[in-house]
Amino acid sequence: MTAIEDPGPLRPVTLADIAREAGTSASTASRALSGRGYVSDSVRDRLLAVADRLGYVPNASAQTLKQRTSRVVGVVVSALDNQFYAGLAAGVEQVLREANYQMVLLGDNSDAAEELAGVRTFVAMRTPGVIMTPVGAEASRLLLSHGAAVVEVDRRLSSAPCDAVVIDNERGGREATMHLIGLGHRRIALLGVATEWTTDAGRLKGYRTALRNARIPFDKRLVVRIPVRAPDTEARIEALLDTAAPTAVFAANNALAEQAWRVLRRRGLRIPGDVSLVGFDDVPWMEMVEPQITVVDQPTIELGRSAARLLLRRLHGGPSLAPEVDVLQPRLLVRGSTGAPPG
Amino acid sequence: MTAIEDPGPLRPVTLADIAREAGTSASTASRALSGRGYVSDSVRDRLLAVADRLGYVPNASAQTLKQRTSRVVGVVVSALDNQFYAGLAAGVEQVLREANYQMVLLGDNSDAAEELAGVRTFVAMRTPGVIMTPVGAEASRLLLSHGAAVVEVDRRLSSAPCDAVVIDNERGGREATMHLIGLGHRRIALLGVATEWTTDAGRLKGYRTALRNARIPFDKRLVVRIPVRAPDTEARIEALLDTAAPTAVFAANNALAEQAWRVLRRRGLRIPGDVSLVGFDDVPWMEMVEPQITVVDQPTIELGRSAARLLLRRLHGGPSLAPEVDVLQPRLLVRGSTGAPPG
DNA sequence: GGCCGGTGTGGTTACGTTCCCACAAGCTCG
DNA sequence: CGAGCTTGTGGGAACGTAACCACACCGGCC
Repeated sequence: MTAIEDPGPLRPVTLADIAREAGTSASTASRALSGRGYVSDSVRDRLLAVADRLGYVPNASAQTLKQRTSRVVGVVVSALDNQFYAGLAAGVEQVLREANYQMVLLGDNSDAAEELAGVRTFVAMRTPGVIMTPVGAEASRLLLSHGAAVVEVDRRLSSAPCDAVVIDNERGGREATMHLIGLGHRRIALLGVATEWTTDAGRLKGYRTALRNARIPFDKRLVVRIPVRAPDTEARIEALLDTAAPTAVFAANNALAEQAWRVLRRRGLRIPGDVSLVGFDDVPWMEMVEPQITVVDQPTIELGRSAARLLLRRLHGGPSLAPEVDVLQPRLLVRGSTGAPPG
Repeated sequence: MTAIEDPGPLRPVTLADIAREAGTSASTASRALSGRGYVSDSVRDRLLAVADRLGYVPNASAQTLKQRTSRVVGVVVSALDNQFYAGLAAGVEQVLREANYQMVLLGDNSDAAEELAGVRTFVAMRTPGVIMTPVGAEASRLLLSHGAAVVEVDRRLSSAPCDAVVIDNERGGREATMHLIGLGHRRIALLGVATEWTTDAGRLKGYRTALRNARIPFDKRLVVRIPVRAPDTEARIEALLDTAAPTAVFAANNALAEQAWRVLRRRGLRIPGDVSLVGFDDVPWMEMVEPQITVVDQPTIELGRSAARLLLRRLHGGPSLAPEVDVLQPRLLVRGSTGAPPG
């Protein structure tokens, strides 16, 4: 063994390097840099200086391995490119950052298999908790069985009890429908998603409640539920217009509202002259188009922030805490896309 | 020591558990489950069955610690909620997923300090590579000095040579400006970002080239460069309209195009009757508003995909590979927001 | 018949960190 | 004046995995 060593940046600098350079033991270096345990001020300063000089960055894997938990939380949303989920993730990140946690963001394209694969890597990472917009039941089961905390956001799905933050979808659906009824509509179409998600179920329920209160019979031909990412979404909307002749369309999410808007425009139908349109979840284009779109606005960012807060509370409180479900309130923004029915 | 052990799911199952249960050594179990090295078929099957039954998930921290590298790559973009960056991230994820890599996504709000903090945790994770839309020079320096591969995407910044994928901003800027000149405009405003980013520099350069070719003198009052996330962006655009009286506005990114559009509309200015508008980077609202917005379209998803491919190539090829810079071509989409100048 | 190469397995070590324990000095206080 | 505390430090054992090495067996081949 010669004294020749590779001086290059290839070998990362470790705690042992710092300790040797500062003339202490690795234990002391660890205490100084992690801030846990006794270290005299002079020794601490010396160690910090050396660490800074050598550009020391702790090895997160070693830390996680030793501490059996990490400071990254997983976030899995349905679609990275949907404004709603983007806003949700942004809210989560804000709160997590303040609490000095890291966010790992994953998209699952609303596919249960992709979701499960993503969640599996979170388990592999020994992530202490995961925030998700659930699509399949298996994912949260897997997480829970491995001792990870789960917060469901936007929709609820888990059979096991866990924290969640949702909005009052039923109220949102009811208010949107009542608004249309108040304008004189009786043939109101509902455009929803063909899933078991609580979001759509709630909005549909609100829709039915509003109809019942107004003594308007429920017509199932007016309700179209379209599978996520269906290639023929627009054709289905066309078919709805052809067969059910609604005077108003209530689109239960921002993507469907956009598709409906495009179909209406392509057909040359006037909004709201021929057909009124109400969306759910306000996104920028809705107040840029003419007329502006009446919409049930939901507190997207706050949804993410609440979810993150719930997770942090759980991480500190442990599994004995009773599950908490926060319900946030949506708000109907009446704009120009809704008016009296034709005739 | 009694025989009583905690049977709960709290203690995660390890390779040693699998080995014990299957009656082999940990070495053999490792080989069977990782697929590297000799294992007889019968033993492998037995181990896989046991692993499946016990719900074994490998500890990623232990793996990265041992292997000194991980299969997650870091991605840091300026703004999670901007469609452009979202699309970019989506492209990156597509390619990474196929190659069985994991993406960790981070937003830095175009803030050099936040970027550096994020990058530091990537270093801590021993991430083999990072894809970023750079905002400060320190971040890539830190990564490179720790042996991580860096791919810059959308803009170039690093002083050190590294892989990058950008679009031909100069050409995009030139074509947009030429289009306006061809319609008869001579007072063309440029709305850009007050940074040293190559994106804006390129677009500005293309703008000037087009003017020079057309023998139109450059008027610096027509060029406004607004700091990222400036609270008074709209006021600055108003000021531009007041003092420079342009007949056309070329907004160098989608956010500025949106702001410009809002200001023009609020002022009651007709597009393109009073002022023409060209954007850079096509986003959905641009073809939903009336008139639709003429725009320099860039291959956003492909930008992300290329960046991911470049990173994978680098991870396999090592540091001796010559840096590669891919340049993708933008495309001018002429729509309704541009027309002849008034008068 | 000894040697070699392929096949299959287990023991051991190291990755970088944290944390428990031991220990030592300098106090105070009964 | 020694027991018990506080302050400070170092030794060493984990955490769970992968890789290196040793070894053992079996066939064929010179």
